[in-house]
Amino acid sequence: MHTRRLVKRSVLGSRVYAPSPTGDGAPVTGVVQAVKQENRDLSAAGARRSVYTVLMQDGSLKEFSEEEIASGFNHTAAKGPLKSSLKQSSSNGAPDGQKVEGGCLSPEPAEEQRSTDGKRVSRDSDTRSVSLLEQKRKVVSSSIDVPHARRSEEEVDMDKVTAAMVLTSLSTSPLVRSPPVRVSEGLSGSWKDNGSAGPFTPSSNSSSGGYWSWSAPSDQSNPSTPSPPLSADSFKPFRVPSLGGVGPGPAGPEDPILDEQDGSSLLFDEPIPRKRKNSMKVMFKCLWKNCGKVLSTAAGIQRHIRTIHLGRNCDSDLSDGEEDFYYTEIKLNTDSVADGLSSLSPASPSVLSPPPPPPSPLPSVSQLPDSHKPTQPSDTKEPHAGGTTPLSRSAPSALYLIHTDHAYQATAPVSIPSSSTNNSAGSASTSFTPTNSSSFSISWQSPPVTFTGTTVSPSKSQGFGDQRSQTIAVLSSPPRATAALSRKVRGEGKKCRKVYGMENRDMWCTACRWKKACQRFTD
DNA sequence: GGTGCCGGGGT
DNA sequence: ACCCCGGCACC
Repeated sequence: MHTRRLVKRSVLGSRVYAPSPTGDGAPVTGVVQAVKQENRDLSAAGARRSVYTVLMQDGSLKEFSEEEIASGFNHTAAKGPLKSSLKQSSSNGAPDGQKVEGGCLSPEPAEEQRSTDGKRVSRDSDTRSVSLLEQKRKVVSSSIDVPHARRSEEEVDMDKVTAAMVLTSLSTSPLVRSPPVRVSEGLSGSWKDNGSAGPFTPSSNSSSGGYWSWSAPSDQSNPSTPSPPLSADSFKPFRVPSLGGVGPGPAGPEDPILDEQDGSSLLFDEPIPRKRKNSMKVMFKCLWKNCGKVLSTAAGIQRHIRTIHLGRNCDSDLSDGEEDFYYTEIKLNTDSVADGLSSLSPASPSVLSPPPPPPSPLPSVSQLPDSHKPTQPSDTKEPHAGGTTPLSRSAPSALYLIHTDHAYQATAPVSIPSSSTNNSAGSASTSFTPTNSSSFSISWQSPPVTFTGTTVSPSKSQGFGDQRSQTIAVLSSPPRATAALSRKVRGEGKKCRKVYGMENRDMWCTACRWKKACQRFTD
């Protein structure tokens, strides 16, 4: 398009000889103001009839056929320049040079330089017949892509432009936004092109067609990345004056909210959560493998993904929209939110909780592990390995939980067996023993280890830590079996109370102090 | 009655 | 989370 314009311009600005209006035969110089063509095919060499509107020296406008003008030229160069220049319109020729060549014949070489710019020439010399010119120009603009036409079109089509931008912004498609630079240049052509508004010469069509294609090229790069910055710059001038706030996300400083959204997620990210805060809460969950992080803001999750998963240092500024693929929006009731959060929190799901949930028939978490044992016939059949498997799995997890928290909770499981009155194995009381000593011991053993390390009870009890581990080891299998259970088979063994007595109540384990199942001397 | 714990409640 | 207590079941 660019080349074409140059060519046309050069043609239009060309100084030509024309038959004297007076008919005296003396050639008169003039500047081509416009070219009308009957035949639409500009580039076609022969078959076209062109009518040239020439601005004469006296300021009048005349229309000449191609032949007439040609006659004014030096015959060798006459038709040549015109035709050649036109021909070259399709190629990337250097018409100016040729034009100058033809111009050399003109009596006023000094003006030749000006003649290279048709616009300037016409304006300079054209004073009297402005109105006429304007009329002519209208014709010209309709048929040819003339530079000056740009202005008027720009104005006229402004609404179209804005409308288009509104649409694009609504679609939130970054694609449309990205090519703004060209838009400004091709403003007249592209939009007009689309519109039914004006008749179009084939040339303009072809060129404009190219323009619309840019939407595709813009895809080539990251859709969102290029768009925000460019669009912000190039669009502002148009959009701001016309419609103000219409714009696509990256409106920039004018709209802090949108700006904050960082382009890619403008429509649904921030605003929604804000609006729904009342009854519903919208969370954003990271879909990245093994992540599952949940954040309350899209910006947050985007940042998270960008920095953590995509490994991008940049702050929230540069989002290429890729993050969008890695998180999802979760709508929750405020109530359920808390639950969801707790369950979703990275720590819980991965390591600890998984085992407990599946068996989950029983209410309280801590009790879960025990529940299995009582239900299973394992009590009677101690040597059985089969029953143990579930236990082994669940037990450890529970234990881990226990360790992290209060050890005394560990006993909680024990309490349950109470329901199962009979378990002769009462062992349950102490814990999982009933099933398989071997497998069980393993799971059971591990806890003691952690115990010693962490020393459940503060500094005081260190000495007991050893005791405890010993006792545990001992108790692990046989003692339990004998132990009674019922309500939770009251721990027969030593308890803090017995060991320390009321006097040293402060030496008790916290559980004992709180009248909870002793965590120190588990039976 | 003493004891071990659970379920609850308060801060 | 920490702490306390009423109350129950067991010994």
